[in-house]
Amino acid sequence: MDAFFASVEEAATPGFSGKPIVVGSEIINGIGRGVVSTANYKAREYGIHSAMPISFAWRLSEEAKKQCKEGVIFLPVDFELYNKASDNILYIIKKYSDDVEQASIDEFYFDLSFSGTFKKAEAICRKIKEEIYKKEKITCSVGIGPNKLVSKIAAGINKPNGMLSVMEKDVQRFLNPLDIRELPGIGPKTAEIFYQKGIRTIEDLNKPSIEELKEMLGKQGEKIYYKARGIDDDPITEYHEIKSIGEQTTFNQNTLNAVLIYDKMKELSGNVFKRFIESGFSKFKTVTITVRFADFETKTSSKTFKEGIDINNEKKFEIEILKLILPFLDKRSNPKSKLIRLIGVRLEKMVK
DNA sequence: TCTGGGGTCCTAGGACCC
DNA sequence: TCTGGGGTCCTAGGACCC
Repeated sequence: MDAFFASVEEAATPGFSGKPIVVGSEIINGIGRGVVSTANYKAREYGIHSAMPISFAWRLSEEAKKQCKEGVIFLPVDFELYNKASDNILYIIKKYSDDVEQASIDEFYFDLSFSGTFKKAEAICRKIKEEIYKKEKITCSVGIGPNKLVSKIAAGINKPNGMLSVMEKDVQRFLNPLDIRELPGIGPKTAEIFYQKGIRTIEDLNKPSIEELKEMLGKQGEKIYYKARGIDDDPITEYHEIKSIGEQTTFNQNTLNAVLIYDKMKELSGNVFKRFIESGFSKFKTVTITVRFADFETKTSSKTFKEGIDINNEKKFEIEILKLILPFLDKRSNPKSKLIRLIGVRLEKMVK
């Protein structure tokens, strides 16, 4: 979907149509500690984009107002609303393909090989786009390719409201001129390593041997070798078993107040435990807490229980979590008494 | 500018076992 | 005296994705 959260908001409220919209963390009078989740295309004209600190987005909006441009509408994230839209879209796609994978709240892979040709697949995708627009009033971008990797990259090319088909024989020609950042799995760190070596495009990325890439980046290097050639045999998987459940929160103000931290920890663990019970698993073995300090240094601490913790043992879970946080509140793990910015709780190694 | 929250996957060192 | 090889599990940290 294009600018999904913002598009759903725009569709849900008549007065929002055509206005610059930013969905993200809470911000009041320019004060807020989070980031932008999604900016619609109108807001992007102001220089606002995803992952930008929301306070900066606010400042950009103020600047724009001084130049007599329209003020930006700031909205909190409303997952319930977006999940509903997401479900509706999944339902529409399922009418056209039996093999649909929901990759995230706003991304879907589906198999159209039954259609026989790319032309026919395109026709189906046009219908899907129309139906989504008709029912949800939002646009999406579609990529059609010989595998998930190529289709995903193709979908990103003509955003928003785009559609691009890349046939097997054209894959390398399509990929070659693209920046290496277009390859899923190459983030800022990996890209910088390649840029330093003068590797900027996927064509450049085709030059090193698999051994050289493996030497540089281990297993990831091997994966990149194949991705740079458009090779991908990842199947469309309808159902993914969840592997962990967690929750984290950033304090409005950095703190070392033990009572405040304890209470928040209990709240997080209560929420996480509830979701664990709802998940249908019967036990989990590992508990992890996260502590982020004011300087952004982030530590984790975890403990694994041979016998696991079951659904009747919420108290044990809470106590183990409090035990894990304890060292961070005194000089043992926090010798400089650095203030804490964020805490988090996660459980993993779940058993049916 | 000042950096969310939900996740997945990988790596590396150390403990431990045979 | 100076030490194997293979495997698994635990812990901590980091990159990445949406």
